[in-house]
Amino acid sequence: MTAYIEKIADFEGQQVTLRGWLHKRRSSGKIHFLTVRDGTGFIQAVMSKSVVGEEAFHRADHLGQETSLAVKGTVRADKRAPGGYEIDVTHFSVIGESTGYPITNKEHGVDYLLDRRHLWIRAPRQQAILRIRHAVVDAVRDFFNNRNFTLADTPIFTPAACEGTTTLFPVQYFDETTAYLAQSGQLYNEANIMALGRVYCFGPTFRAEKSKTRRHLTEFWMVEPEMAFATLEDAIKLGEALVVTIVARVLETRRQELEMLNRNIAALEQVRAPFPRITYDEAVDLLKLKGQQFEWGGDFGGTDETVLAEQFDRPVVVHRFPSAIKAFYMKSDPERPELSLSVDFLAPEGYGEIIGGGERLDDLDELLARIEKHNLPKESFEWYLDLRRYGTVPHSGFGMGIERVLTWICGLEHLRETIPYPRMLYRMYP
RNA sequence: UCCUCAGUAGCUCAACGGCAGAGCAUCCGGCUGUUAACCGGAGGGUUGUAGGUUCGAAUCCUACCUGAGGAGCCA
Repeated sequence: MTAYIEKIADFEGQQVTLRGWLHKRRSSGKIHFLTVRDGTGFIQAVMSKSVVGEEAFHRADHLGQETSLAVKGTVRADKRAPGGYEIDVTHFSVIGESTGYPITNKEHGVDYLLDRRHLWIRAPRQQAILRIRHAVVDAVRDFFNNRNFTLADTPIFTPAACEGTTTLFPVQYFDETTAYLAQSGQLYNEANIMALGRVYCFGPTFRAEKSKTRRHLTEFWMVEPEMAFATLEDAIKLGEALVVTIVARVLETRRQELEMLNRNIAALEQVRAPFPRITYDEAVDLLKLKGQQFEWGGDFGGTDETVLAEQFDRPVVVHRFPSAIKAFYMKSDPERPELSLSVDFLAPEGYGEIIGGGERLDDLDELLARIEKHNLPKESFEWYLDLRRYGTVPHSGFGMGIERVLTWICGLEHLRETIPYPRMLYRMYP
């Protein structure tokens, strides 16, 4: 009977075969302890010389870390075992040898590990993070699907800047044309809602900023919902519900992984609606009160975000930023035209911005004026202007960076561990 | 792009102007309850590269290369 470690409790007392990789080996002369992993978990296989015989016992003397093998034996409950169960081995066979595996169970530097990311992901801690990533992605999809949002994919090759400010990756597109890798699906989302009402896109986005910090990747995953007939308030409510749903799902399905990462679970359990809300004005006052050098009108730096977020035990919603520091498509606040109907969600414990969005400018003339003011090429935006010509509606949405959310939920130092193969300023291998 | 820091054995680090070392990994030997296993032994080096100062440089100076952290910008 072939079994998986995840479900090993169902096989107590039975003879099973496990197929996996050797994670660790210890020996005491007449007994080998083999920690085996199979992609679903880890278990200790106990091999006694008196049971398997001299010949088989000596074949196991020199098994290298990460040797792939099949182990046959009886499942036994044991209080001493980390997972509660062990296997008493009767037979084993090597499937693929492994000698000199470069990632030992001791310490390694970041550079060394990132150069061997294709092997590093086999480590227990990395497996835990990637499983939590799956839970987050799954929760995001369920969340929108259950609320009648339609997944509408937006292009990766785009003709020009979506927002005009950030740097784009140029790609040669056949002979004469340059395409750019998408940095946001938002403008296309705005077109899609005029067809489908409520949509989301969820895919990789690319930023050619030469950012060299623990909060940046050049390729990252973003989910972007957009809603027709929706206000800033609707976008805030949606973002709040989304974050609450994600955290609850991870707590429900991946608690063991959080524990293995030594995450403070009590802190995550605080993440319930409603989230505290402050205006940009209030945030500026708060920063000054906390001794930060900050002038009204500027954007928050990394330290500013940390100081703000530290004041709350759950994500804080900051809204109504000055129009000057937000994208050209943000709608102005009718009560204070110098402000935009924009919102950022800042994660607690100093993890920074995880959501950015707001209500979009829906008036044709105002949008034309903005495009001119920002020196954007009007021809490129004709299709976008059409959305205001043919039945414009108030609409809102936001973008949420998956890796930043994960970094926060997992309590990590750096977001590079939250994606299988991180792409950074000076790193594209493997 | 700018600022700061770091490159020494396969890995993680020590030696900070005077003999280049330890732990782990590897190999050999021992051990029937280990779980960062333990005990004994062995092999393993152009100290990132190029130049300079000095009787003498891993150590001090200059340039370059590689990487990390931060700033700006952003999710």
